[in-house]
Amino acid sequence: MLTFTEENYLKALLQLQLNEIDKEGVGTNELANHLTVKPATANDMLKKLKEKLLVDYAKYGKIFLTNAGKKLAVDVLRKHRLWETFLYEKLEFTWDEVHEVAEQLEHIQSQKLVDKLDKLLNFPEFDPHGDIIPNAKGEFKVHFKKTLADVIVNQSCKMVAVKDNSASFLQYVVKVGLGINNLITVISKESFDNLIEIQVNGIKYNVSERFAQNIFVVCTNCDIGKTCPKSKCEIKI
Amino acid sequence: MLTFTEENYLKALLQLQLNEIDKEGVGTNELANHLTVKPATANDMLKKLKEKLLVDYAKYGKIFLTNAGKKLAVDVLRKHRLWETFLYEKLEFTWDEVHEVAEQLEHIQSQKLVDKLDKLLNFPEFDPHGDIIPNAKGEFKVHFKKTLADVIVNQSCKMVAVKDNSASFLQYVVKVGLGINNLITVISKESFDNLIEIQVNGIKYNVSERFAQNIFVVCTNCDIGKTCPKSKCEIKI
DNA sequence: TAGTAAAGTTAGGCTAATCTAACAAATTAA
DNA sequence: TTAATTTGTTAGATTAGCCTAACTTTACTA
Repeated sequence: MLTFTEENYLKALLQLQLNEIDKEGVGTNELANHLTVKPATANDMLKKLKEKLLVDYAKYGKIFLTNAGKKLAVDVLRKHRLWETFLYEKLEFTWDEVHEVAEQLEHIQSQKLVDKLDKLLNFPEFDPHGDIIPNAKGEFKVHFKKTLADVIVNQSCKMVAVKDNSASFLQYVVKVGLGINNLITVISKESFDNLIEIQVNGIKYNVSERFAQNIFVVCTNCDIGKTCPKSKCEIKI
Repeated sequence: MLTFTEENYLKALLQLQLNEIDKEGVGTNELANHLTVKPATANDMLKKLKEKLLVDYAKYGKIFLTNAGKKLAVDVLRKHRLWETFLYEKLEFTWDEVHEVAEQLEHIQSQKLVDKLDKLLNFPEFDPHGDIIPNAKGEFKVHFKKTLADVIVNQSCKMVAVKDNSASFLQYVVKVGLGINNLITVISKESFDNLIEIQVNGIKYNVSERFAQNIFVVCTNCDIGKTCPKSKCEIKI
């Protein structure tokens, strides 16, 4: 049985791992930063998790989840996203409110609870932020992590998820008029200040590059080498 | 903000307080026993809670919740019972399964979550064990804690709750054929071995005194001094 | 009422998770 | 290729929650 904290470390490692396509691996500082603890603290925990065979790494080297660690991490992620969906679908929470509470709920230990929740929600595939929910076996597709910032001019794409789940960012997204499944066309990019002009539902907006980097999209007519430089917009893991 | 452990101590104090009619007050050993920790541990925590003005007691004296402590304890109890009701009503849990999971869920911090859960359940008055759920203001009636063991021969009563919420006891209750709201008549009491003969739905059973002490009842035609020695079967606090 | 038993307290120690400060290794840049 | 910067590690301290063992106070009872 893991502590809440151990679960959080495993989940963080999984998320960092998933968020980097060109993953050379996750480092101690990066992990510490993600969890808002000091590197020394993360280091202590990593030792413990290595001892328990949930992560593996060489001294001064990159950190990887073992299969056992990944399994546990995926389970926490599944619970997190199921709870988010529950709060959104059944309890009238808005998409910027669900994350904080799900951070707590994800640690509840009860297989029956998770199964029944899944059933109550009719086995949802995506959470309110557009992130995929691993199924009961822990399987899930990963979207190729292309962001709005990567889309080339004149190309259209569909917004599928957000990278930053913080309430403040999500509220900003709503304010700009964006939402999951919106069709976005990139009209132009301004090299002077990196502003990106987009069109959504016939209305044009200018968004910053930083903003665009936090919007995940799948491009229309996905084509490796043309619209997508590295791989197709959806891959299975 | 309280830790889970602090919340558990406060809740335990409230429950012990409520479970004793002739309450001379709760002691350290009793509290420790209830929480399955050692008296020394409970003592440490009591010091901390006194420091925080949530409990009050004199050295070697009985322990009492302050108003602030009671408010917090009632809130935990409310959440516990709302979650039990949710699991029972919405997620197909049986009454012997809900307690364990609610022990975890009761510590989730989110006022909105509690309010919405209450609404989803249509503001229930009682949990699956027949215990009253404090309302949003923290108000609740307390049943006079009369048990089946207190009921005199030939008197009828209605089962309203159980004292012991453990899965094993609850399964036994079901096996005997009893449930919340059943009408029970005490047929006879055997002084030799303290067995109590009861009749439920026309069927007679013999139950032990220890069993009967864990079944809360309200007597029919409640009458102080006759059917109820100390007070009426319902009091408001 | 004195002596024993029960209840409550104190002292000292352990583990988990965190920190700061100092140090070591690896990477980057001059 | 050396120096500077970044990244990672170690040592030592702190807090919460628990323990055992020893002690004190209160309550019971013979």
